[in-house]
Amino acid sequence: MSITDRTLHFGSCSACPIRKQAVCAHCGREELRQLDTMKYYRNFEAGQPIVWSGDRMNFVASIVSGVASLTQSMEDGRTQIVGLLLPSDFVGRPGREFAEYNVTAKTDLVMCCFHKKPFEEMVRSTPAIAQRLLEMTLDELDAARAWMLLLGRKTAREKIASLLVIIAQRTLKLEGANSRANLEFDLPLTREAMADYLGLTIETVSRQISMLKKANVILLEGTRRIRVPDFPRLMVEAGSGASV
Amino acid sequence: MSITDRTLHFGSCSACPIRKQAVCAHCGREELRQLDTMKYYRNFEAGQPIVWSGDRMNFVASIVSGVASLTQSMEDGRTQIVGLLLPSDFVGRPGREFAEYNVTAKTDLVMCCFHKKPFEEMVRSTPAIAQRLLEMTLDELDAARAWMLLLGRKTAREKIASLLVIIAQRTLKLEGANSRANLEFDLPLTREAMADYLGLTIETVSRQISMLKKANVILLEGTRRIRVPDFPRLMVEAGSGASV
DNA sequence: CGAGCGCTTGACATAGGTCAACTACTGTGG
DNA sequence: CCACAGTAGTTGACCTATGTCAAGCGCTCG
Repeated sequence: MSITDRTLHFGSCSACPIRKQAVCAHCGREELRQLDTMKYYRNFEAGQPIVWSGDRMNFVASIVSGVASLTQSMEDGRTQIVGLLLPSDFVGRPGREFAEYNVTAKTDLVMCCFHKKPFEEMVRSTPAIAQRLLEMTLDELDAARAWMLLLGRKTAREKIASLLVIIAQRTLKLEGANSRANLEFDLPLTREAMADYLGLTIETVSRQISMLKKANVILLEGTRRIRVPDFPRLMVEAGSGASV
Repeated sequence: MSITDRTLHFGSCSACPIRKQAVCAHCGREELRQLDTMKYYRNFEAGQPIVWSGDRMNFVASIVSGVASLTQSMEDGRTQIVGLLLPSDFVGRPGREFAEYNVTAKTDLVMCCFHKKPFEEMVRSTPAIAQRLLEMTLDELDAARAWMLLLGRKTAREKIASLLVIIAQRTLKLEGANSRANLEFDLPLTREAMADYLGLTIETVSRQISMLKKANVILLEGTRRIRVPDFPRLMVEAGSGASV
């Protein structure tokens, strides 16, 4: 499928899958029309970098489909994923000229980008957008804080279980209120990405997944597909304190 | 000093020490007057709880002086400080009815509180406030993400050094651009609070401080007063990635 | 078929946690 | 003024969860 095809496919805001949750959620007809003049779509393949920390940013964007990560690194290479970007999440900070984080596509991805200058102008002049942006930022802050509890205080097993809970919940929400029992979903992350998100090594991630499997908390099909026979059990393993 | 005394002392916004950095930073005369009608001061002693997670919130506030912590806990008592609130920082989330975190005074503290309903109304109607709130929230999000790197990837020694760097920087900023060399400041946190902020135990905090002392990275007077003979050296020990 | 990647597993090392004793203060009551 | 109890912090001995290093498996791609 070419870029043009997708552009056509998603071109109309009224047909947009994230219309109700993205920055533009509260916008009316006229505001959407205005946003339309400054927007364009971009596609990325799994693994591609989207933004490098330090880049001059001339756009902000919403994730339309797929998963991206926000990462921060130290000079010696230790890296930490500081945010997972899922459909409807916002990329970029209005008012900031240079990117603070690396953004990487973890799966194939479609972004709805806005030229930064006119978008910033619109944030200033359109309360509906400013307010939505504030809401979304506050939600991200809550998510980041929940993650701080995980990073600082949870065991490796609890970390893995927490991640599975979160991915399960977000997958459910996207797919609509599916059957809760016998939940099944795909991990959008490699073991390495999981490790970088959870503050662990790849080996510990692998071992803990094996242990959860051995304990029948989860079932694996291949290496990425997860079945959860007893979701409350998984939540107990996560030790509570999850959210997002 | 009685509450009334302090109220009188801080009562006038024009004499307020955080006037230029708090939520009200961008407000004009008329807006300040409006804020004045919904505001009141509260004092807390070191150690006092300010808000319990789950409480119904009927105010939001700015920290005027002192230090408070935002904490999150698990059922079994493991706790993590997810935010340090310093003068000019904002407490509470507009649009949320119940508190999500425990807020505790770590030192004696003065807060400038606003009744929640009228404040929310004002956020809606006053772009200057809405915009400032967005800025502050984005800054907090950046700080939270920097902390995620610390929690997930730094060693105990780096964590301690990072905390010292941050406290030093914020103290400097409050006191004005003081002499950089031979920096000296008080820790506003107990060893336990440091442990809860850094995702460590009290013992590890104590040991690492002793080691930094032994390595002449810091000098101690008593248990709380720190002297830093070589600030760049301390920053190297922190392993970079700090901010706030 | 071989190379490369994502993942798993094992053997071993170690940073940081746990448990316990001890010091140094600080405030309280006799 | 002393005895005492209660905090905050330090230090030691030991333990364990997680990291490190290394080998190997099972794909997919060329």
